[in-house]
Amino acid sequence: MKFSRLLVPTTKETPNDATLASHIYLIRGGFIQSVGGSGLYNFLPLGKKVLDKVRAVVKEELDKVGCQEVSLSFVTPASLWQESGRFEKYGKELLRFKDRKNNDFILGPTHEEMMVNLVRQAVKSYKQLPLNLYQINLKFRDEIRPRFGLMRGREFLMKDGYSFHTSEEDMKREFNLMEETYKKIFTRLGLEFRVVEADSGAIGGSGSKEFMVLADSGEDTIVVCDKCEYGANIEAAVRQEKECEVEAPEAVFAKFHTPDTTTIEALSAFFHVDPYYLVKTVAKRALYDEDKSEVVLFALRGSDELQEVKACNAVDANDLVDIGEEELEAAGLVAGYMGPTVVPEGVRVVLDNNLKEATSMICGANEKGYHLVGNSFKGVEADYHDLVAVQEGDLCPNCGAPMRYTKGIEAGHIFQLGTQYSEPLGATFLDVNGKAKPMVMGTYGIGVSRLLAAIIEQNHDDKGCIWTKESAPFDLQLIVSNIKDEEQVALGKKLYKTLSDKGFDVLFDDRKDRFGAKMKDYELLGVPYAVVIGKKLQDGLVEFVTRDGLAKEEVPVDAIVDLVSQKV
RNA sequence: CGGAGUGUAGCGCAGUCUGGUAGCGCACCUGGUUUGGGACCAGGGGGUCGAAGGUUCGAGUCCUUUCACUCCGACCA
Repeated sequence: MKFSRLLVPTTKETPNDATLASHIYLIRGGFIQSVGGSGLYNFLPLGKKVLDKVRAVVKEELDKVGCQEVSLSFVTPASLWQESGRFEKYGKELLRFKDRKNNDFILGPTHEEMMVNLVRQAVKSYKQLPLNLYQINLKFRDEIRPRFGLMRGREFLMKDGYSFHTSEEDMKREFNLMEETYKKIFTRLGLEFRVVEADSGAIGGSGSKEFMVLADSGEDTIVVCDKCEYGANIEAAVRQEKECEVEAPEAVFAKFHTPDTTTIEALSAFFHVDPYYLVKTVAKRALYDEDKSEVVLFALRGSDELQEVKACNAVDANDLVDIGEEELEAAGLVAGYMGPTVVPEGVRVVLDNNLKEATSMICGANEKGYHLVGNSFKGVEADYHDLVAVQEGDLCPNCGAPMRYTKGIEAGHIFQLGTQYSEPLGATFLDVNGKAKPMVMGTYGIGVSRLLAAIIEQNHDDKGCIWTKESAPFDLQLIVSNIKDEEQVALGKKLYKTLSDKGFDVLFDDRKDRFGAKMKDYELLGVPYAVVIGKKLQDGLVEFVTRDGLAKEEVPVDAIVDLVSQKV
């Protein structure tokens, strides 16, 4: 491709809303174009090319292990979503609209319903299973706050795959196969990533794993162990039970006057007791379907932090929201002095697993200015769940080594769904005995357009993009320094033809611009290698540039084709 | 939805307080000079000043309404 013919509107200036490297460089490099803000983007020729390359890698690896590509209609009748119950449940991210006949439709944010519908119509027998179908198509989520360019757009390209099985075991086999396949995909794309345990969120299901591209700008906090393979999203991370070196305070059960002692720190100082022996009680309002809600107290050790997603799952709520002071009062709770042992009617209590068997604990008396000491949870029947947010330094549940936090970009997510959708939607098959059974499902996603952003987040410098081999828009950029120098131009044309004939995808910078402008564009676009034909041509030399690190090597003209063949 | 802010040329902004000919930089077009780090000179094109209504002889500027977008906290590939 000749640069002079290519539509790549590169700019010197940064759009004012772009803060992330990937956002800045994808816009400045003319890969994508913002469509009036609000998380919508056009892909320009270069962006489209990269997108197609990434998509091709995904498709190749999936097809290799027997997945089949389909394409589901983007506009979805709402009736399907009403059948699964998600039409109401999914929330405002689901874009709903009506057609001219006043029928409800949605724009698919994910396609479980559609795929199940496809399969239930076409698959009737165990002989047709297992099946793994996927598509690489647009999705639309009316995000509350789109930002970061392709990282969190409202319209995005996603690969979503769904597998259907006759048994749980077979589904797990496929789940593991997908994990391996995803690893191959991310590895081929040149990404540094980590597979972590995850929360299943709105999709539902049991076991789920996320593929996190490691980058400081990532929106997710993940907990990793350096000694072993363990890694988990903070929302799902677990740890070895914490011990406390400080001895438990000796005390019999009693009520103490504790004025102005409303925080864990103050309480710890007041009693000279380690926070480990205090009960932290967090009140939240849990929201359920049909506008139902209730007040829930989550109790855990004072030395721990509440993990909201775990808490939300513990009560099976759609969401948890903070409670204001008036609302607390109305529920009969005293801010700063709440405790799980003294609870007004209508307030639900959930205890953290770590409180099971805990003794010598201090907690609020639900009375202004009073705490209770010497509480024991030994043998107490209650609603116990894992509620704690794993901290840095907590011990790995596998090997016991200290764990640390790191940041990741969620680029893939695989779920063991079970029969969550097949049952309500009636996707059944006849087994060997002629009995109807719901299909056991798995679902597997990759954020394809987000991957472009992720690749750049992980591979860039202060000058621009550094594409990895499999994602690069071109193999090589051929730069003629001075277009008025006939000798340079002649060599450029010759090399362009030779290298193209050899099968390299070459971007030939034949523009009239000056050397500086061309180099800046080269660095911004981030093609892995460049050959610069410039002044040194008088001495029979050209320059071979490696984008990653910008190392430059002077090479005799007649050796350059071999060098390119060998390196690129 | 909560809080803060911005809408003026393709992009980035000034002008608004104090009403009086629509501006600057980048980009774009023409001609010329330049060609190893985003060049220079000269000339040029491009605007319902987010929208609607109002005040006024006169509104980008003042008033009312409305829409959109951005930024900070809860979602997700």
